[in-house]
This record gives sequence, C-alpha cells and structure tokens, in this order.
Amino acid sequence: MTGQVQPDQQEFFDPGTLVGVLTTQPLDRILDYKAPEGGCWRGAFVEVPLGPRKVLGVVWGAGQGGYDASKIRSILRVLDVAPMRDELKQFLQRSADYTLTPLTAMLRLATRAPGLSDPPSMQKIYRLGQGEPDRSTAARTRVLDTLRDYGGLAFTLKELAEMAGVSSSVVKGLVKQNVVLEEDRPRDLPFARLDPDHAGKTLTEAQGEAAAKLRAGVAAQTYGTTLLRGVTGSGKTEVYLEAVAECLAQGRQALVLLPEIALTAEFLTRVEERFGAKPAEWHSGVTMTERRRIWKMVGQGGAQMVIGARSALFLPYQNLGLIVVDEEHDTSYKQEEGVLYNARDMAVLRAHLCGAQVVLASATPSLETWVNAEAGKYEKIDLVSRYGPSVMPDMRAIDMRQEKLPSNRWISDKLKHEVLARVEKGEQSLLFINRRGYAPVTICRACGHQIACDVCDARMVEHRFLKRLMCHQCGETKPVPTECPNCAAEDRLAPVGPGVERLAEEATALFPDARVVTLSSDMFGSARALKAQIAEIAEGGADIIIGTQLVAKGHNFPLLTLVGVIDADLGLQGSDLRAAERTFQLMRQVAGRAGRSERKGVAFMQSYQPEHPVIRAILAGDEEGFWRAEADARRLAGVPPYGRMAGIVISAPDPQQPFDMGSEMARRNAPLRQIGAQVFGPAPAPIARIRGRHRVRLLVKAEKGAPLQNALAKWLQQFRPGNQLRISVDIDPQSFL
DNA sequence: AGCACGCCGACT
DNA sequence: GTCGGCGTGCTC
Repeated sequence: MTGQVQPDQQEFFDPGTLVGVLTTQPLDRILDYKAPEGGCWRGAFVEVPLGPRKVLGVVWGAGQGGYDASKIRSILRVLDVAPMRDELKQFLQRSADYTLTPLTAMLRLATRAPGLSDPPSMQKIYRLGQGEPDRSTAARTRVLDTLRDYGGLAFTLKELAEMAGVSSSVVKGLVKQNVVLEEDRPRDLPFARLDPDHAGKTLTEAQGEAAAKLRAGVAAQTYGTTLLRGVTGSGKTEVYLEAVAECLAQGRQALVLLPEIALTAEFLTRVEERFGAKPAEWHSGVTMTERRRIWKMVGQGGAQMVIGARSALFLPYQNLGLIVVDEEHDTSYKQEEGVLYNARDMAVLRAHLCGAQVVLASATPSLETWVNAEAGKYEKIDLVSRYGPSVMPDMRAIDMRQEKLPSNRWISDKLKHEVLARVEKGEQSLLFINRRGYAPVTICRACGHQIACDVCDARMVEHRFLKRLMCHQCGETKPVPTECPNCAAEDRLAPVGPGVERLAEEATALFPDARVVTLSSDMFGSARALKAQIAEIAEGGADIIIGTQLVAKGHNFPLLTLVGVIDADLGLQGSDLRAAERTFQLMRQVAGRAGRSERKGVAFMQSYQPEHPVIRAILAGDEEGFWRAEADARRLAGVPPYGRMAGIVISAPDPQQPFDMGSEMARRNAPLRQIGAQVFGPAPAPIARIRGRHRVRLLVKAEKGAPLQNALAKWLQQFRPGNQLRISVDIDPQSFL
C-alpha cells in the first residue's frame, strides 16, 4: 500500500545491493544488509535478521562495506508502513548528536508503537447486501432497518447486534443469505476529519490580532518560533487553536504538546468544539492498539492533529506544519530518564527541519525563552487578559536575619501568626519549599552569609556522616567553621532548608489543632491517588498544605489565601539555577487564583537577603524586572542560557566505584580544557541512590558558543565503563539539588 | 536488547 | 562427575 511509494528525491536500492540499516537494537552503528527482492527505498521500515532474531530497522542509506561479505544477510521484507521521511531521519540524527544519545536509542523513541511489523490487522464489518431474507422475523427486520437507517454504513458485529437489539447469531444468519455482507476492514482507521471552519470562536480584539499573526506565520509554511504570552484567562488556547486551524487548512499536520496527561481530557473537548472532531491523543496512558493506529495514521496523513506528551514529537509526521508547546516553562518537558531531552528545544529543532511554526505558550515563560524573544530569535506576542492586567497577590518579605530563629526551626514567628489567623478563619495556607532534596544549605543566621565552596562558587551543604561541609557541585569538603567568616558571629552557622518531612513535623508541632497535609509528587504511587488527594484538599480537607511545588496545575484551591515560601533564597547563589524562576512562577500561579476567587491571596517570602534584585523584583510583582535581574545573574555566573552545562552521572551498585571513576574522569579532562570548559566534581548526584545504585555526578560548564558535545564525546571515549558501571550524559540538566 | 559461550561453586 | 550462577562478547 504505502511501503514502496516514495517522494522522488529518495534513493532506490536494487535487489542485492548493499544498504545500511539502522536497527532498534542498541548496537551503536549502522549494519550492512543486502536489499531484498524487489529492492527498497531509502527510509523504508524493514525487518532484518540479527543473530537468531528478526528486528525492526530503517534503510538509512547505502552500505558502508568493509564487513565480511559472506556474513552479510538480506533484508527480510519491507514493512507496509509509510517510510521514514528525510526530515525525521535528520531530526533523529541531530537530536542524537545534541543529546549525545546513540542513534539507535533515538530510533527506538520514534518507533514506540507495538506491532509495526505485523500485517495490517483486520476486523470483520457488516453492511447491507442485496435482497430479502427467506423468512422475515422481527429480529431480522430490526437489523435491516438499522442498516438502512445509517445508509450504507458498516458496523462491527458487536455494534450492529447492540444497535438492533438482537444477538449476533441473527446477523450471522443474514450473512449466510447475503442479505448482510461481511467484509474485512483494516483495524487502523484514519481519524475523523477536523474541520478548520467548524466553529470559529468569536475572539476578543486582542485575541484576534494575536491569532492573525500566528495564522500568517503558519500560512508562510516556513520555520518560525513565537512566544505567546498570556495569563490564565487571557484565552491563549483559543488563539493557538486558530493557528492550528490555519495549519489544517493548509493541509499540514499540527501537534500540540501538553505537560500533563491530566490536562488532555479538558483540552480534547475544546478541540472537538472548535473542529467538530477529536484529534489523535498520544501519551503513556493510551492503549497499544491506539498507539499503533496513531503511529501509522500520522505517517500516512490519516491524522491531522495530535495532542500529547513530549514523546509525540518523535512520531513520523507526513507533513508537520505547526508545533504548539503549551505551558512551555513546565519542567515536565524535560525527560529525566532514558533519553534525556528537552521537548521544548527539540520542538524548535524539528520545526526547523520541516519548515514548521512553533508556538511556545505560557503565562510565565522560561528564562531561556524570554531571552530568545528579547534577542529577536523568537517572535513575541503578549496577550493581555480580558479582565485587565493580572493581579499579583500581596507579596511581602520576611527578613529572616531579624527573626532570630533557633537552628531547628524554619517557620518564622511572623509566618506562624499569619498561618494561625488563616486557620481560625477556615482558610488554607500553603507552605512551600523550593526543591525536593534534603541537604540543607549552611547559612549564618546573624547576617545571612552562605558558606561558599573555595574551589567553585556554589554553596556548601552539611554532610552529616562526615561532620563536614560539602560542595554540592564539586564535592569539595571542609570542616564546619565555628564563627561566620563574614560577620564573625559565633555559633550562628546552621543548616537551613528542611526537607518536606521535617517541615511537616514543625508545622504539626506549631499548629496542633490544624490539619496538616504533605503533598509531594514522589510520595504518591499513582497519578490518580495524587489527584484524589488534591481534590479532597481543594474542598477543604486540610488547613495547611506542605509542598515542593504547587501540585495543583490547572486545579483551583478556592480556600487557599496564604502562601509561605520557606526558603525564597535558594537558587540565588549557584544552587539550583532555576529555583528563582520557579518561585516566581509560583507567585504568578497564586496570582491567577487570587484574581478568580473573591479572597485576595497573600504571599510571604522568608529571605535572608530581601534586598537581592531578584527577590525585590518578585516582591514588586515586576515581571520584566524579574527576568532582567535573573538574566543578569545568569549572565554573570555564565550559566544557561548564557553558558552551557552538562551533567555526567556515573552509577554502580558499589558506592566507591562511581566516585573513583568520577575522579579519574575529572583528572583526564584534556578534551574539555581544549574548549575552555570546566569540570566540577565528583559530588553525590541530586538523587544519590536509585534502585540500589549509587550515583555520583560531574558538572561540565562551558561558554555559550563552545562545541560542548564534540568535546564531551572525545572526553568520554577515553573511559570504558564496563561491568556494573554506567555513565550517562545530561545536556542542559534541569535538576541540580 | 537478547542470546550463546564460558568458567567456577553446591548438588543428584 | 554435572547443573547452573551471570560476566563477556557478538549480532550485518
């Protein structure tokens, strides 16, 4: 059907000629095979013999030769699916190079659908035939009437029997007499057509202007990226659905990426309202048969629009014209296991390669995106809310230097009183810690000075076993000083920044009559359990919520009127470099809520340096000011987006082995020094142990223009991990502590 | 990834 | 004497 149909620029290989095939097996090279009987096109999905097995592969190009000719086997067959287009081939190659991932692993990402090598699966369907049955019964009449009512449409046995209110044997009886016809139909059907003109929404003037700009970009059928900025309620979705409409009208495919599966259900209904049918839905919760259907239909143009999670980026689109990344700042776009990639960045790359438009939608863009927009690399559209300018919550700093807290407490008296006042009024408070980790940063409680590492600039954390301070970035240690190196106050140095559990303990002790609930995404086995808990809280099932994030994406907490940020300073000095960004985003989310409910929200930020420009910009609710201050801080530190970083995680079951390997790698760093990059570490990784494996991390920092991947590849080549040891590279790591 | 080959410990 | 542990190596 589609297997051999090729755009003319593709190369054809005659039977028996040598071709290079990329398989999904983790052999990091392209294997030579003989083209099958009937030949094959470049890009064809094929089944090849590998050892005793048959595996999936793609004809990547001409064979390289050089392999024992007598051992070269023949491609078994070309699969009956649309061949891989050059654009996807290049996308896989480029993203493999960028993320330093073996190409085979990228191919596996792009073929995550079962049964691709199976013959198209068929199902029996039943339609109206000729004539009348020998004997007419009430049941038989109902079947025939049903089929006539639907004018020639065909149904499965189950559907038809159910609709007619008969058993399946009645239908079978009619089939025997050819009154009803039984036919085979492929199980993988095209998706219902979406109509771009189905129900054009009436847009506000601002929305209309924004939509017109996006439509023009899509109509040009060239690459371009636009930051679409707009607060909750400004109608971003309506606007970018107009871009989708234009894309569909152009006969091209559209992809909308959403950060959370939980958001897809609501979004699906909006798409259906706008276009009259549902798009393809691709994420981990989708059944295997549906995955295969989507994969095949996307490739042959039977799916016009896909909504889904980041992996939908690797589907074999026939003609992709638009990628929307909704809530582009969301951290879940960064894949943190297996192939480590950032879907937002990869979306831009893929759009480049296929001449598509990208829309990055967010109320609170990531700093990377903001900087790109400021620099003119991205277009920028600011969508003002129809309800006027956004309302920030009332924000106040609590100067922790004045609070004189004992070293085992983190909730200041001021915050305590505010929380108590809410509890008495029956309102809710959220106590927020800006990270998941447990290691507390060591700080002087008199002057706010943070003990920094002597080797690099990062702050030091207390290591309980060693009774020393350790740099979380390079692993350097030193003893805990008794007096503050800055203000000479004695015995005021204390670890600051509790874990969630510790904070919950303190809250329970401080507010014995309140209901305290801890929300941390890694504490729940299933997303459903988490969702149920959130719903219960939203209805008033708790007074105080302890959390590491506002777990309430898209969720409304009408009773929540106070947010206490326990450690607003984190991230201001070489810790998690995106912590300030997340604090700011939290503030904006609280703002969205305050605007909607009648009760105005208040946020308190506990800070040891309330005069810091970033903290001041957050307090002032000054968005542009915040981004400028944050951008300045990053530029000064030479970190993303003004510098490049890579994390190298070395893991093994044995605790010492990764550390030794890390030290050796840090020592033999010539390829990195050549491009002016620095290596920090080894230090315990952000998650120091996973499934019994001890993890150690090196951080590599380079200048923005430096050829980081090249240097990393050269550097890593020197080391053979072997037996239990594994080395993984994370370009642009997102989690630091 | 799989699967075979191969070299050392506790069993009928 | 063998069955079987999983370290090492190969697949065009």
